[in-house]
Amino acid sequence: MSSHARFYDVVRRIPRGRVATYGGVARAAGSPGAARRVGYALAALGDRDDVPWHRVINSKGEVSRRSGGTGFEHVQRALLESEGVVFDARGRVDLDHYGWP
DNA sequence: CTAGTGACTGTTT
DNA sequence: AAAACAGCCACTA
Repeated sequence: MSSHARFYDVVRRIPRGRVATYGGVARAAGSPGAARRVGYALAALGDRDDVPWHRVINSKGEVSRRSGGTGFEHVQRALLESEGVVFDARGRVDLDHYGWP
């Protein structure tokens, strides 16, 4: 089993309508400070529907940008709004309210 | 083995 | 407030 599976498992536990930070996922997976590996793991994930990768955002409460500039942030924002997450005028999420402990 | 890179974070300008 | 810097570690060439 790859260490990535551990991160995927944590992301799967994020309840619908909530979001988690990369650092938070890394910490919950038992590897604090491994935020970069979480991002790498999700990037390597590809098209899997069983992992709600759109619920994982950065510490600023904003959606991170992928290499290649694919305009992916708009898609992720739409997916989160579809689950009841509200973005503010700056395109950010209130982690104090929607952040998953 | 070394070097470069990245869905990040926290501190300092 | 936003931008720049440094630290971090797995993966690829």
